[in-house]
Amino acid sequence: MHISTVSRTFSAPHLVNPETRNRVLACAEQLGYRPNRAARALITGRTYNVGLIVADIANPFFPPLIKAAESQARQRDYHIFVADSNEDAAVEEDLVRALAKQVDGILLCSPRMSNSLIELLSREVPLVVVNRAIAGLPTVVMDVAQGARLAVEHLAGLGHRSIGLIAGPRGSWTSKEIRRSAATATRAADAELTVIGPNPPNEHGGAATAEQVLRSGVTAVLAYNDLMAIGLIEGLHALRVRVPEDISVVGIDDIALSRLIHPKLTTVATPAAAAGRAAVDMLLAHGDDRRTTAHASLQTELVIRDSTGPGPDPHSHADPGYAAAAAPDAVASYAKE
Amino acid sequence: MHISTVSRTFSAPHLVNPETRNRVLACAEQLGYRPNRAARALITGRTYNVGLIVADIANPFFPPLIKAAESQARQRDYHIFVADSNEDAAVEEDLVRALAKQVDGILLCSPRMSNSLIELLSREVPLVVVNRAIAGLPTVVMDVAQGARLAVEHLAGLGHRSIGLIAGPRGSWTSKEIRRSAATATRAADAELTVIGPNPPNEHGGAATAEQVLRSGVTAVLAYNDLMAIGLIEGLHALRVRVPEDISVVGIDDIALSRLIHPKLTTVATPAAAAGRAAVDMLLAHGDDRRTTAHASLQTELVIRDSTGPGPDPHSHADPGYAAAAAPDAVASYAKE
DNA sequence: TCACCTCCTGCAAACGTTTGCAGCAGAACT
DNA sequence: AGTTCTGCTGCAAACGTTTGCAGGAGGTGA
Repeated sequence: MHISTVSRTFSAPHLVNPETRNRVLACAEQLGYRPNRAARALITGRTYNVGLIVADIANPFFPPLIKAAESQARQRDYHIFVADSNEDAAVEEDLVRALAKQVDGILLCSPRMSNSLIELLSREVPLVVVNRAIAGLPTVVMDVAQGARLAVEHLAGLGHRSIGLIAGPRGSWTSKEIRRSAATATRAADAELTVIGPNPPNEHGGAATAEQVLRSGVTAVLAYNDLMAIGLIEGLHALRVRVPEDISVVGIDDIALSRLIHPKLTTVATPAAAAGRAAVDMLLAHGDDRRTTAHASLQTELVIRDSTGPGPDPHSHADPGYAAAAAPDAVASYAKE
Repeated sequence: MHISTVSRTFSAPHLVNPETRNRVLACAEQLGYRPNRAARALITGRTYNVGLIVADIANPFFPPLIKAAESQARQRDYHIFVADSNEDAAVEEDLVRALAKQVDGILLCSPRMSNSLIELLSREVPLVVVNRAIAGLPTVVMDVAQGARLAVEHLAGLGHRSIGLIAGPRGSWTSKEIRRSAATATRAADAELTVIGPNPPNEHGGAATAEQVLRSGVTAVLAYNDLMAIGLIEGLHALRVRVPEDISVVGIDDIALSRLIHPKLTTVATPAAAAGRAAVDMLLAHGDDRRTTAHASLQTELVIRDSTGPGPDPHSHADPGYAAAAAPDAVASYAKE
């Protein structure tokens, strides 16, 4: 029984006599033999692994995306290696390079690198970019522009005329996109937009803007993501500002957490799981013909909960009176359920 | 210039003449050459990768552990591959096997497999087990027994005599440990323990137990983790039960979220980041002498916040009166800050 | 009987590195 | 001058697979 027969038993079973095959399998079972994927990869060039690089694994936006990608990959006998870039472009580049030869392709989620660097890297290893539009590469994006527009229209409809935007981190395409769309939408609604940022895209980043938001005089805020929106609400609470009575807050992402806090967060739902699946499909689809570039843009949707309320009464110009705020605000939102 | 010289330039630079080395590096730079880690691994047997398998990447307990492990590994030029077992023992086994030959070792976090299977797998690839004590293997555990004891003593000190325990998933060592310790501590405090479970270890699992908790008549509850505690609080709210006025709730883990909800969660802080670092150290320490078995047990700590309050008045045997609950409870906790 | 075909198996090269060994040049010692 | 040592480089085997090619056994049709 030659090694090549063993090899074929595992990689091309139809080429070997059923009887021989069984003997091989029995033997393998007994010896605990399993083909060495690294050695296989060396000659075939296919590792059956895909890399998945995210900016921050602690951001609850990513886990559903990761899980969806994982299960999609598993169906095709692929495994996913997740890595966390810590919101750092340099680490990101290092990770891509390290992963390059051990995977068949990489899913780059919310990259912080420059477009040109990404294009450069894409010549070393197949890349699918998530949450960023780049012309020459396969990409999966959420239609956050639509989401931001819906959010602004919702706020304008409630009577808000001065709206704040808590921007995300500097390198983020999504943040730019939201800003662009929110600016257009506010103008159309005859309202005014105040941009605050850039900020780190987590609850601390959100909380840190509370004072600035208050000073700016806006009556409603759209945040780059839910985590920042939640942080902001915390920060505002600490300043004795009520949400949504004094200021309305809208997030983006619809993470699980946004339903667990009070007031429950009004937010733009982004289909993270669908994005994970789409990205894997895109990467594995054109197995060999590299230079295919697909683009997917996924629908977003406004989920109205309890963190948004009517804007200021247009007839009264009274002091909002934060100091006097002692009403049992949270109870109000419990009562709503 | 021979390939072996190139090889040495990268893997043992001191063996090659500085001048030659520079020529090689210049050439490599120009050609965009990078050593193929898979091929290197084939012959050296070292991949400079480590695997990290978690039960559920969406559980906020894990990300800090993962991030700590990642940064610790990066310092030693290792990369971490994260995989999610979906709380499924079979997937877990499959992942270990798939990873086995592509990594130098695996960190098994909160495994759901049986001890015997884990021992079996540890003969194929170096394993460090986190959140489970197994005699023959290197392990990192949190001292949840101590944490559970502190929690029960805290509740007993507040006057609670009937305490509930929301158990975790079936295969979990931590859950057994908490149960054991809580039972001892309640007995010592002359109180009574009601165990509810097993349950899925997420917010839905917690919320699903709300009715059962209420029926059981306990006045305080210790949950297997924060996510379940938070879910339970939600579930109780929906039933018009106030926390902590009617029922006190304690979680375990101290995830970031536990500070963002109202009432802020009293919980047992487990040092997840330290565990991640310790596990990586343990795996990489005895690089070659396999059969070393270290055991680390990390201190836990009770963090008292707003979800626990005094037990029922021992003199009155009145109906707790859930229906009448309309007090501005959350405001009380805002005021505390 | 011969030619041909199908099914299966063995052979050997190849993938991209690492590494023990040997060899060579020059320096340093005796 | 002879010996030994040091510093560097080349050679070739090895890691564990895959795969094109060749060949043998047995069947089928002429």
